[in-house]
Amino acid sequence: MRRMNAPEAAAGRIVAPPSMARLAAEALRAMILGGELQPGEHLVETRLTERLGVSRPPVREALQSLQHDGLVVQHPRRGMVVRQLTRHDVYEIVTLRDGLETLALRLALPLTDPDADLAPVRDALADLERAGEAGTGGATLVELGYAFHLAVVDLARHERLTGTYRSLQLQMQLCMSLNVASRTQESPAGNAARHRSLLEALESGEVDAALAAFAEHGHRSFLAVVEGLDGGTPESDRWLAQRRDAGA
Amino acid sequence: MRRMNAPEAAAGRIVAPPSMARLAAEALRAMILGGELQPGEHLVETRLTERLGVSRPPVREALQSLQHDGLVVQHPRRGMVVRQLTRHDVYEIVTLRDGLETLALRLALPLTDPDADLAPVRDALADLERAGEAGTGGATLVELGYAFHLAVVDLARHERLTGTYRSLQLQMQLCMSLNVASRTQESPAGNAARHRSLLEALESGEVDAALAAFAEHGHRSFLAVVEGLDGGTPESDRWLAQRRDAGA
DNA sequence: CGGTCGATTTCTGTATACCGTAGACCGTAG
DNA sequence: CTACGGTCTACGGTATACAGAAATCGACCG
Repeated sequence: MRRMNAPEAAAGRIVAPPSMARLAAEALRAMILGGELQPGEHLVETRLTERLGVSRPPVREALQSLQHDGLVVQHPRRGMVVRQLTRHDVYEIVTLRDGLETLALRLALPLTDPDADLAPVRDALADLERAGEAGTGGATLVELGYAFHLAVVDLARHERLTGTYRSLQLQMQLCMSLNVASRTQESPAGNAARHRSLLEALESGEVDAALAAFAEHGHRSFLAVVEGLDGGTPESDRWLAQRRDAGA
Repeated sequence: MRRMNAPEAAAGRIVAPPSMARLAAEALRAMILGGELQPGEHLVETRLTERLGVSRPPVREALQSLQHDGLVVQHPRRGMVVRQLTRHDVYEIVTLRDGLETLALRLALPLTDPDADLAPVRDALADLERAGEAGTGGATLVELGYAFHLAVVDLARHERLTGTYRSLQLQMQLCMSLNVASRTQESPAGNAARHRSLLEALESGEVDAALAAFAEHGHRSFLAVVEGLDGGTPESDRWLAQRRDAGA
């Protein structure tokens, strides 16, 4: 008996029953990334309860999920606090992001079926360009950029890698949300062009060229954000100095 | 001195208030890694409740923690199940492990103060050699090997990287626990010698040599485990074939 | 005799209630 | 005026209780 065993059927789920905990987690993530809940703010469970309209257990579960994503930190007997990123945190996020992206490309390239594999990447780029032309808000443009990179990482078909990368992207959004100076004010067209060149590097089939293109792309930005933060460590400061020299 | 975030410093906590959820998570992890709970087994919350002597909320929290560590998977309305690793899972674990270890070394090297930085690594190696001479059980030897590698990764002072690496090690233990064929039956002395050579590579100060040594070390083993598993994917099979060729 | 439909049982998901602890505030004493 | 101690409040941790959904088993029908 038992041919259709339990473990599968997760992928092709027809209907997704919206669990309260997941909805609460989604709402809280939006609140944090949207700046409604500011870094360092104490997250009192009962307050969130009446704010979200659900009871404490789902709220607690959602908070655990956010802790896993690195958006909040727990103080053992004192509750959850929205994460305050230090300079060292940004160092960790950026270095790990670069490392994971490089690893993903190394595993994914050469693509077995470039045309089919790259379809999601092309779609993400199309969204990005469309939003740029339509003059959509900067925040959305940033998110679409994240989606593009996520599609690239997903080329490796590596769930653990993709999951960790997604979590890092959330933390990068947290980083952006607090720092208005991060409005790089790059033109949408230039942003799209840079991403298009990445796609072209992937389409070329040249592994080393693609790796170099993504490495170069990843090394951009974030310096302005880091400058405004405390909490440096020897490691992060050394790295920051290197980056500053390279960028100059 | 302070490299952790200001408010916590969980390491030097004088009194450690043992939360029931954490104790339950620890107990469940031990049960799973010890084979008491087998892969594919349904984890009924009420059963665990009476088995662990705590109520459901802590149990649920512990299960979430284990889900985060990748030891159990959740089926939306059907509860938690001990993870059944597929061949593709092992592919993911090993590739990500290698990638993270390499990244950690790249970030850590060259060491700023080799003598002080390497102290934890030396301690871990000493434990390993002592256990080998004392003829301690193979499982302990494996765990001490993990501790050695964790100490190496921690050289990078990269909490996110270390955390992800630790999670992967748990999944590797899960992999080992089910597969008795993984008793490589390497002599304890040989095991210790291989790790000692890694330490020496770190002490040499030669960055490239250290990277090469760890890469070589990481490429060992796990082939036997993979062979006995289903669930291959094009990516994992391609990778496995490469590894098999390289090892031959 | 096999398949399908329905009822029962069990388990997850959610809500409410209680307890212990930690932080804050105030009072008093030096 | 400052510092220390006690109490008080409020929040997190934990337990119990309830509702809805899914799986299983049995019965009925084809």
